[in-house]
Amino acid sequence: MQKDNRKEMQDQFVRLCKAHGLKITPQRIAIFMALAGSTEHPSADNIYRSIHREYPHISFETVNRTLLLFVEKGLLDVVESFSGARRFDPHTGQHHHIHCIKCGQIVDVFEEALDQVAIPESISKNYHVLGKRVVVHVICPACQSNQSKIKETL
Amino acid sequence: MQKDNRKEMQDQFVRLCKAHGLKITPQRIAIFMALAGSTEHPSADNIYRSIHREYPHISFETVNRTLLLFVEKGLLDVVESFSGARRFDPHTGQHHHIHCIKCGQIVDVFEEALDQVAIPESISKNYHVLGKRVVVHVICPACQSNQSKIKETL
DNA sequence: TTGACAAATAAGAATAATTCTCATATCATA
DNA sequence: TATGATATGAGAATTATTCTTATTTGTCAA
Repeated sequence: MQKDNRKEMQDQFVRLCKAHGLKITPQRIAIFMALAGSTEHPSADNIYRSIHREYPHISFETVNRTLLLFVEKGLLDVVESFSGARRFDPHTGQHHHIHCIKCGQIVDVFEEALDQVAIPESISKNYHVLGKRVVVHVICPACQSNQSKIKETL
Repeated sequence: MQKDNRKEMQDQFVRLCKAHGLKITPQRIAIFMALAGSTEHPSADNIYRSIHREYPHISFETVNRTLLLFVEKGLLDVVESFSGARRFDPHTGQHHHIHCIKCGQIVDVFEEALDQVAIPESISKNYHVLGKRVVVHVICPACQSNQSKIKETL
């Protein structure tokens, strides 16, 4: 996220809060802004640590509670994951994910072709569908080369 | 899973253990068989409880450790999830999932059309791809009607 | 069949992740 | 700017996962 956009994002946040009847507090602004430009799908703890530098008095509990509130209001999404702490995604629109099953890294994928995947009628007939996502399971290049290194040393 | 298949499944399990150099213990058989026919993607605790009736002396730690071992050996998969405890899937082949974002229920989807989703070259070029899955986010019928009930009482 | 050994188990404790409770502080608006 | 509803922070409680270690068990070779 470019610096030029940050004021715009914050204004957007203020509008969203008002629309949902949420009070605007410094903590909430900090939490939203910490996540706003990120693409690494951080955990509550990740976000707490990154904010803590500037707001040493903020509590983890506030960060976590606020993240869950934002999810409830649709400002953020929870990301599907295979282990570890719950992770958050500021990008609530249609997109897809690459998961490294070794290190847990999650990379966004914006591909028109994947957006076009049709949900079978057998599903849409029986469920209220909110969205869909293609999840690609990989071993990322870094983990791949780590594995090779391990093998070399055996 | 039909009763007729259970012996067959257990034989299959014995073969898999031998292939991976794993010892065959009553606990491991119980754990594998508890999961073998299931479609509800249970957590370690779910499995522990279901086994515990017949094996009151089995420890949670053994169940959990064994499940992770089976995942490592490819006998089981860990399922992507949005919250709560890690969940397991005995079906390691290509298939897809419906997630209810309210209650966490996960339903298997076997649809040829979804299997055909092509992984973009931009991904396969840069990553060692292990697999893919279409994840459909829904509110299941039960949660849908619960929500309606809640609204009625407001 | 048995003995040896490597592997697996179980109990308990440690660590990590999440949620709850409640007293205090703060935001929004009248 | 006073008020009331809401948000925060501290601490504790719960839930989930992993580690440690002594004991037990399965496997294989003799």
